[in-house]
Amino acid sequence: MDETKGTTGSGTDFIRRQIATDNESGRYGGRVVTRFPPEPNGYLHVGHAMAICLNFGIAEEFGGQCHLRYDDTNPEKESEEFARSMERDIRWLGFDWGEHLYYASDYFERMYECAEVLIEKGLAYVDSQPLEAIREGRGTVTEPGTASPYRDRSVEENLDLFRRMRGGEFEDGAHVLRGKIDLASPNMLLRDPVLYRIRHAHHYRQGDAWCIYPLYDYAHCLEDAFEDVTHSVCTLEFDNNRALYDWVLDNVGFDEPRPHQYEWAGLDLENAVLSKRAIKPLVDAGLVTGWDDPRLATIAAFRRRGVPPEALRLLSDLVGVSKSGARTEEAKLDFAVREVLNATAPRVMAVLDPLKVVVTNYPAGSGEVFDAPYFPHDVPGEGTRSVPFSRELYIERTDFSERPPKGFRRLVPGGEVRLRYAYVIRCDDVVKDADGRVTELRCSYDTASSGGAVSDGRKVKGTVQWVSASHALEAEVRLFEPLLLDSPDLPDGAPEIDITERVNPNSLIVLSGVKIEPSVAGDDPETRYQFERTGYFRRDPVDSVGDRLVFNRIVGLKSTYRDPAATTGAGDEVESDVPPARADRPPSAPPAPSVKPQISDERIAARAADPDLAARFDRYQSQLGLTSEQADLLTGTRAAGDMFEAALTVHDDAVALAGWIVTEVRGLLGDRGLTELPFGGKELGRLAGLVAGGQVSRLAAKDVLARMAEVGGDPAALVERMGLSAVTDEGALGEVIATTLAAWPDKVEEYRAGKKNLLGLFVGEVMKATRGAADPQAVRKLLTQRLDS
RNA sequence: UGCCCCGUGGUGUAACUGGCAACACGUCGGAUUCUGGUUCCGAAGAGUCUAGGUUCGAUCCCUAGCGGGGCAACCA
Repeated sequence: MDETKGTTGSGTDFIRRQIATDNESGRYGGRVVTRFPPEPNGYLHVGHAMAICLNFGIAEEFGGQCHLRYDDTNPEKESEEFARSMERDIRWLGFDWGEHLYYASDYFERMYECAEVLIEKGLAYVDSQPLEAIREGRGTVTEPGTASPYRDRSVEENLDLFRRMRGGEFEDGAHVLRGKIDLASPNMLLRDPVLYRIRHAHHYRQGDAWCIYPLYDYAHCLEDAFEDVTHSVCTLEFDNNRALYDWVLDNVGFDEPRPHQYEWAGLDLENAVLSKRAIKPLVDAGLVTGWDDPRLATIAAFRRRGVPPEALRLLSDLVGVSKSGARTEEAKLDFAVREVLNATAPRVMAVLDPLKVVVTNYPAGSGEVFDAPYFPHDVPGEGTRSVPFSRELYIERTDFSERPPKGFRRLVPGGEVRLRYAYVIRCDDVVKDADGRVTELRCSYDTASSGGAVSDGRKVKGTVQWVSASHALEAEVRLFEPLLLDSPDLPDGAPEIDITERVNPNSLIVLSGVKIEPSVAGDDPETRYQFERTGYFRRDPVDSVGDRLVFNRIVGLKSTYRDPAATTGAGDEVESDVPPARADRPPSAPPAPSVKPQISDERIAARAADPDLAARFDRYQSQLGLTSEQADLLTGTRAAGDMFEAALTVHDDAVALAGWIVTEVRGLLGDRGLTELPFGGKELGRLAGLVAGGQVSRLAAKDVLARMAEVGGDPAALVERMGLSAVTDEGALGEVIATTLAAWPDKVEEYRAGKKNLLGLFVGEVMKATRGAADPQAVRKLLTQRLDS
């Protein structure tokens, strides 16, 4: 299973780690059930593709299952057509939900029953306020909400009203069902969220069976629970919704093990246009040809363009899973596409911008056929095709230069170039039209170079692709550039630029009159080719019909050649001896030293309210020698100070005790309060005493403390039971050190060569070997002695 | 502004219980090459947002701050 982890880094992501943890603890009895839950209201895009790869990928890796579920709870936006397109997209990506295809709308009855449970528990009520009033009553982020006058309706009344809502007695908006949670919650979603609304609308699957519809936060968790989903993965923006997810499940009565929600960042791909909001106006304005326009980032567009599904799966691995919303460079997608295509795409020759070449010493009217392999020697594919050669050919206009820049390796007047798989030719003459534009090259071929091999051993550095003029197929080729121009930085408050104004006029480049070798005529139209030296292409499935050949460029080939003229026009590239200034980081980032003492307002307020705390704060500093920070942290609450005082009764090193409480104990707390710990100040004091007395090392003491935080107990007994008594005997230590160093011979070498921070590694290993019982300072001393001698 | 999430090379992610800052993309060299592709080899590039603290030792624990993002629909 480790092999499937992906290629980014050696670790695994937090979601898979969570699942592994759950499997170990037996939380779900080893079951792993994920789901991909789109609303069928549009087309899927690369972002969805990543979610699909994640959820289905996890299911595959853990031997679980992934459900495809349509979250079709909003009758106004959904359609069967969208649902079918999504299935097609998911299959295309290579995933299969088997029998696990579900519709949220099939659960309406069960959801309704759950709502009655909530009402009966007094946890939901029918609110008859208009929408605006509900909104207002929710308060603002800084002020709590106010209760609806209907909030305290009786269970009976609520039940009656809710049933009549379902019965269709009321108009849209007349009532809603709300959860009764907390109008003052800092999480706005918990301020009595709307669970059901009345909507007399036709649902694409349920027809008119329902006129009340559940809202996302209520419905989604139930859908997961009904399907016994274990790990419900969604994107970051649902983070705040998790509390509500849990509230609904807990109160409806889904006990553990029940589904839990986890959020990850999803994909934000550079230059990708994917949201419905963005695409719709572009389609409407005719600026793109449809939802599958290859410049878009919908899955349909990728498919039409020719991107192989494996590339998207690879991208998913490359991007990884995290909680930091970050942008993926387009180069990463390009890499994934090339990586897949390099290994699979047959090579073929095409000339995008043809320049005629007449081979003057090749007899007119005759010709021959070369047998050319589809794959180069270093790619495992097999097969060949016939490539006809004749007196008149086309080569790429950019493969000839009258005044070649330095480093130019193609045809020049009087120079030689190899026609791939055919002959070496020499340019004898350049024919131009009245405007001085090159119209034809007159060349002669080396008759001894058939197949491209040079007999006399001279070097021909350039090889170019070519197509026989009389045999060539004519095609249209489409190249794609980013669809949108960068939006300029707008001053705050300026209206946003309409997306239709940002369309890059050169986002679609149509090349007509492209010459392609005839072999492609008989190929499967789905074939993805590499046009040698130019890129990866595939026939456009929509427009390449009948005799008409239309190719889309999927992605260009990577190129390390840069035409110097194209960049600066200054001819040879001059190596600048002054490195360009790093423009992205302002050199003088304001350091702004923190003048403010590190004391929180909250604790100051606590002391102002409680004179005892204030007194302690002063005494700790003046009499016990604590820093203001330590004193502050110990006097923000009663509990901290009490623990400290209690500890002081058994051990008198105030500074050390403060350190233990301020950093170590607080670090173990998690969500717990100080008073919820199964040990008190006295135990902590005794532990500190053991450390001070040398009976146990500080490191081992931390393990003891961790155990105390879990189950409590007497420190001395724990030290004994855990076998952590300090090892101070230098002989015993010396032995451990010797074995450690013997186990890391190469690291020892590196250390001696100067990588001094490896000392930490050795110390760590020795500490590990003694299970933290050794005295690290002694270890360090012995280690340096031995290593430096 | 209230709450929540997140800060590690140019980019995306790793770093086990606190102990070698790693991998990939990109960039730049070199070798190979009948594709300026591929493959191979190599290099540069971060000392982990900042400032304090705890520790023998901090990317990791504590504190204060800074920065970025999200939420605040009878959408999902």
